[in-house]
Formats: sequence, C-alpha cells, structure tokens
Amino acid sequence: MPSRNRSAATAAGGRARGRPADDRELKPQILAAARREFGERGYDRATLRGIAADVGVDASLISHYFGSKAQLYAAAVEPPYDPTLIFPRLLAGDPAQVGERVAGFIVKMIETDATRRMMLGAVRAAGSEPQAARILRDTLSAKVIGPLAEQLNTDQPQLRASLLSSQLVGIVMARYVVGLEPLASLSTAGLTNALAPAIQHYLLGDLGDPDS
Amino acid sequence: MPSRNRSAATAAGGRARGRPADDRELKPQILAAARREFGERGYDRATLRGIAADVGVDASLISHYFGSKAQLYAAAVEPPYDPTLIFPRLLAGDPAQVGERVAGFIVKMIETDATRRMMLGAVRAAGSEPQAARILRDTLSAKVIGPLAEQLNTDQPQLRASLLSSQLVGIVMARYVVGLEPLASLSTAGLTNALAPAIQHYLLGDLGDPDS
DNA sequence: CCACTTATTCAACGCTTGTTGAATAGTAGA
DNA sequence: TCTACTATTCAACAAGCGTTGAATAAGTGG
Repeated sequence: MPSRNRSAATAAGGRARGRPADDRELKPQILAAARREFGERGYDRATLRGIAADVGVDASLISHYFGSKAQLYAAAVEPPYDPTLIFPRLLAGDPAQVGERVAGFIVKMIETDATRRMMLGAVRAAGSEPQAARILRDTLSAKVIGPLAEQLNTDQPQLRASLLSSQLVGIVMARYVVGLEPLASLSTAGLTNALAPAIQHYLLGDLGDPDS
Repeated sequence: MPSRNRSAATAAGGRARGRPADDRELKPQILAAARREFGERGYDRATLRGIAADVGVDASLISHYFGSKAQLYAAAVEPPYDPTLIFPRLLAGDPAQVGERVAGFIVKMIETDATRRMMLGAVRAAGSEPQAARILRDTLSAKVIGPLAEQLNTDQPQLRASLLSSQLVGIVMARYVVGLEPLASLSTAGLTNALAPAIQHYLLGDLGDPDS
C-alpha cells in the first residue's frame, strides 16, 4: 500500500503529513470503476482515461496510485470472500445434494453485481492479456481449486475442482459475455437446477480412467 | 468477394485481367496466420502488421483484401464442418452413450490444431470485442445449438444445447487460455471420460423446473 | 505498343493509448 | 511563516494502431 487516506491515518492516530486525500474516497471509487470497465469492456478496451472519467479525476492519478494499468487490474480482481470458510459449509451435509448446494452458491455469486463484474473482468482480461490469464489461474488455484480439493474426500480432487472451475468460467462467458440464448435469460433457480447434476458429477461422480 | 485469384478464374475459363496473384496463395496464408494470431493473442492484441509479417507481405494488403480487421476476423472464424451432418450421427445409437460420443467429438475437435485455433480466436475475441461476441453467439446458435436441438427429442432442447455450449467454451478457456491444472494437462481420453456424464446430463438428463 | 486491370508495396495520416514530469493546491508540523 | 509532504491536475511524449491513397510491378486483351 503506497499511501493511506486521511480517515485511516487520523483514526489510527498516525501523523498525516501532506495534503489530505479528497473527501470522496477516490481510491475505492477508482477500484469500483475499474471493475465496471474491465467487466464491461475487457482489459484492452478498458482505458485509464475512461475509468478516470467515470470517477471524475485525471487519468494520471490512477498511474500515480496504482503504478500501472496491470497493477490496477490486479488490485481490482481480488475475490471478496474467504473460500476456506465457505467450502466446508457447502460440502457438509447430505452428499447427494452437494451439487445442488454448490450450484446455488455459484449462481448466487455470479448474479451478485460486484462479484459478477469482478469475474467478468477476470475472464475477459484473461482472453487478451497473458498476465491476466496467469492471475486468473493463480486466483482460481489458490481460492477455489485448492480449498475445494482439500475438502473433497474423493479420488482426483484437484481435477474435480478444475472441471468445476471450467464450467464456472463457461457459464460466465456464455451467459454474460456471449449472451447465448436461452441460457442467458434463464432464471436463477432454473440455472441452478440445470447445473446441479453436472456439478454433482464433477465433484463426486465417477470420472473414469484419467489415463488412456 | 472483391476479387478472385488466377487459378479460380482460369479454371472457370473466365477472363483473368490484370496482374496475376502471387504463386504463394496469399489469401489462404493470410487467413491461416490470422487464425493463429487471433487464437494466440486475442482480437485486440492481434495486429494486421503482425499477421502480415507472418506471411511476409505488407499490412495494407490485408486491408485491401478483406476491407477491415473486423471483416478479416469474421472471415477467419468460419467453422470448418457441417453440423447438420455430424449431429444426427452422434445422437443415433444407444441413448445411454450419447454423452460419451458427443464428449469424444468435442474433445477431438478442440485438440485438432486448426479447429482449436479458430475456437480460441473466437472465444478470446468475444471477451474484448462486442461484435466478435455477436459473431460467436450467432455462429454457436446457427451451427451448434440449432442443429443439435433439432435432433434432440427432449424437453427444452435449446437450453440443453446452450448448456453444452457453455461447457465447451469453459473447457476451451480453462484448458487453453487460462491453463488451469490439472485439467490443462489431462489426456484426451481422460478429458472425454470426465466430461461424458455431465454432457449426458445436459443432453438427456432431468433439468428440473426451468421457472422458479 | 497501348490501354486497362489487378497485385503489391510504400509512406504517411490521424487517432488513441499508457506513462511521465512539471506545476499547482492544500494541509501538518517546526 | 516556512518547510515538507501529499494530492491532484495539466501538458506532452513516444509508441502502436488501422486505414488510406499514391506509386510501382506485372500481367491480359486489343
């Protein structure tokens, strides 16, 4: 963190030298606008000038705060939940309904504005910027595949978790980026119901021989 | 079509006026290079200059032939198979093994160099260029969802076909764009086996109530 | 040989981009 | 008040982009 804003500094009692930050909480606003722009336009088409205009500041302020466009992107796509807390809850209980519960969680997540924007940004950017693909890979590995596999008492837990991730990415692409009908217009519950058995298979079903 | 090359004109007996095309079959070469570049770098990062350099010609020649970058892209992502022929064959036979057969076809397709490149280009471009997303949507609708749904004797055939498409897109993203392990390193047969039951569900399983 | 047409290249334009460095504003401590 | 420091803006740069129009090459039909 290169700096702290006034409220944090004064609240902490630390000395606040220099001109105090704007009352408008610019950094969170910039991050929100970045998520919006990255989510809507993808990495390359999202411009610092556009993000800055959304907030009403100069583009160079973003470079000043975050260093570069790539670092702004990295800061914008931090997942907002703790996977080590959520997965054990989802996997406890009747194993026959694990697919249902996980599907419900996933669908609810991608239908929440903030989360969907973040995932859209991540998926879109991964398509054009190799470094963003790496970030998405690392994030999914650390925040989804790893914690999920750790809770799975099955063979090939990592493969199962990555299959689930692939379906997650595919749904985001098909439903929000490509707008594939009738999937794009399907209701929350309808989507959950349709996905549940497939997810159940990925998590607990028979995957067959992984070799040959 | 703004022009025809010599072989076509001479073969058809039509008059071939003007300087004859290079012996090198430049237009197919440009299309191949375009698929490669779009597939590897995505729409925005693929440059006309780069594609031209791959072939060894000037960038303006591409504009001359295809009109614009967007039109070059559209020309580069035409699917190379006839879906109205392939789907009936896949869906005939034992219904219990439909998932297996379709999974095998899909996996074979995305592991064929030319086809994979084309799909990678389509998926990557869709993330950043709205017009490319529309092209991908229309192509999937016309060449996959429509013909497939037509052959499905079930409820909600279009939804089933679009769910399948979402998993297809997700696999392409996860395996080739993001490089999600261990899915990315999985063998052809292993991937087919793992996907088959999920695809079986999407095509013939119980999707639940689509509303509420 | 002369028009005519097409293929291909060359050079340049206009635009947008991310980034940088200097300049101005505003506050806290000495 | 002066200094130090930070926030913010302004102006400009260098690079890369797609596209365009003129120029050159290379043939065909008369």
